[in-house]
Amino acid sequence: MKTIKDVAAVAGVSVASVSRAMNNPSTVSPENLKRINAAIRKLGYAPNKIARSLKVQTSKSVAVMVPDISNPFHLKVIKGAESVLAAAGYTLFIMDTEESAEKEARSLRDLLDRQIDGLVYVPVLTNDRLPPILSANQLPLVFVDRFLGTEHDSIRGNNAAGISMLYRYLIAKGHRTIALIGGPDFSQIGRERNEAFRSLAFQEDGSHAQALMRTGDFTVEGGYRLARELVLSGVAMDAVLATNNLLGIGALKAFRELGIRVPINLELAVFDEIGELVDPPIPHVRQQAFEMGAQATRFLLERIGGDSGPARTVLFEPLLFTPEHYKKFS
Amino acid sequence: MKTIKDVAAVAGVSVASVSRAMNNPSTVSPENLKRINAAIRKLGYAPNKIARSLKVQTSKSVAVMVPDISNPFHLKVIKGAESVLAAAGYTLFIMDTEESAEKEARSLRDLLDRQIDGLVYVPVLTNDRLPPILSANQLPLVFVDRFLGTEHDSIRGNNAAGISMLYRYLIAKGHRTIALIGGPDFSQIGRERNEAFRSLAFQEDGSHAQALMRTGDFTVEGGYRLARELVLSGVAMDAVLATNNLLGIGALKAFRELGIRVPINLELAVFDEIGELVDPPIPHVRQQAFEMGAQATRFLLERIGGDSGPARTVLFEPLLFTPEHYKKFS
DNA sequence: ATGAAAGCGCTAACAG
DNA sequence: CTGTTAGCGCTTTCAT
Repeated sequence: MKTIKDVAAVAGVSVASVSRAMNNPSTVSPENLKRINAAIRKLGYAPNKIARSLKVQTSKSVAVMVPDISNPFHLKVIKGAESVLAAAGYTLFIMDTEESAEKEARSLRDLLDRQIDGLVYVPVLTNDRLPPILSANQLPLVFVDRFLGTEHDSIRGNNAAGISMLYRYLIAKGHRTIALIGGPDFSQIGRERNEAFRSLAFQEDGSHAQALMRTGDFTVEGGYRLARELVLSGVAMDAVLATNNLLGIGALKAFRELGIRVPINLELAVFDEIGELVDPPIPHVRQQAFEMGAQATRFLLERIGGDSGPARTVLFEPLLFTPEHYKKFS
Repeated sequence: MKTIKDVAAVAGVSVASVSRAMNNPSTVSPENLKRINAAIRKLGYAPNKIARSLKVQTSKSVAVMVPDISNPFHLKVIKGAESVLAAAGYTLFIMDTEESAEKEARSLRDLLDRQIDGLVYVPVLTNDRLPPILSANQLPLVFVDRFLGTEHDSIRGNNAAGISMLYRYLIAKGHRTIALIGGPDFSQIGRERNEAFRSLAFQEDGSHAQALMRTGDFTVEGGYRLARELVLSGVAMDAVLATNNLLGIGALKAFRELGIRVPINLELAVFDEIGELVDPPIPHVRQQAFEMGAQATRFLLERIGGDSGPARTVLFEPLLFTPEHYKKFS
């Protein structure tokens, strides 16, 4: 690896001049500039950004940290972040915490050491407050989807509205008894969605609501298990609402396995995308994940740029997709 | 952020002793060790790994670089890498090059600057040789899926075998005229798969083979376009073989749009997974992506550990999944 | 066993 | 406009 010294030697100038030539070309004489650039090209030199950032505390890079990279929602958040970063000349590091708080802490440490400038942050579900590493450092960050009640920008989805859209859709289709397969109440989004359902369902039919709610982890296995439980419990129902894509996938598997035809015998509606190739299509609400990632990143760049205004929250409305029109519904 | 100096001050020793206490505890007196550790805990100090690696040229971190993080194959390669790294105490940086050589070069530069110890590398499709940055540095790396003919370990899938499995499956089902929707011939894997098909098809029916082959980009759009072309060209065919998942997804979309029922009117078989929720299931071969990522990472750790034996290639056999048995087929 | 000091690659005063 | 130098946080001779 060539260093700035090599360039200086070849160009016959001091390292300072080389540094200036790169960061402040106007402050170096045309002749020297020429020779320095020639030397740079000749050696294939590129400055070591880390040595640089050890000094200047900025690195033109940000990270996006998500709990599960194989979840299409998080994937699109990442893609959204990429879309704005590419234009801004930043490098993006993608970290997959696999819903593990320890892994998250380790990754945060590594990112901080590596002088990243900011973080698009979807925290692990079990976090109830900002990880110590983060509170000990003033790293610019913006939350997506989940948030921890701190004074940071946050981009969120309108969970209650999404559940309501799905619920009203099912009711409009004539279903009376709607069951829920939900996520954990200890998590912000799990709770929001469960509660949205609860208030809707009680409104319709208070007596049955309790028996028709099953909650567990936001996982495919969880959805599978809860769906089985629901069916095998023998309760009457004509539709099921799953509050996230993984739960929905698990539920669909369970239904198929149990010989239940969706939507003939039972209708299934899902929060989040479940895959475009499912046939017949499953009614679902889709979060604007890409846009959420992009918006988060725009905010982040503003913060990195020095904006220290009050924390902002933006709420994205989910979009309803139904087999009938497959387009926005409001 | 606390530095080693802060610790030294609190403990009342020199920075050298603090450093030793962390890296070579036996060389520091028990009393001092105690006071230093107390200071570390008190301050919540953690050493800056980058400043460290600026010196020692190692960082306990590796990266996995893939051309498209939303492709399930690459996703599983990443997950496989994660599985072995977690145990080894390494941090993993995930880089998405989005099939762009420029983005790839930039990311490589950043990784190198940040002193990563090694790379699990799925190069961009258009690369025909090792990026200059990589040849200028002796970074340990191992290829997955694609490779560039250099002296590095590489983990590959048996492309010819996969195509053959699919082809033979279709023939066994009684199909006579099989069309191909393939990737670009300029890429290693695109070519391998196309050629495997070509030799099989010519064997069966030399005359029709040419008209029945369509190749383009490994993208959903490509698959969609080629499938349409194929259908609209009016050639007779009773089965289509798509040589990667994206092409398959695009083809499936096109067929559905054109009112062609799969597999009633036309059978579709796909190389790579296309999603487990497609109903009825599409026959496909599945690469052992997770295992490939894991194996690559094991090799990589060996190389990082100093193993300088000759380059190894391991070929993973794809597995055939059919609607009929949905299990391994050989 | 310990500390002073050099140096990893870079930038930013500060002199000249 | 240019070069010398200190220093970012850390490790590692080299003396003591």
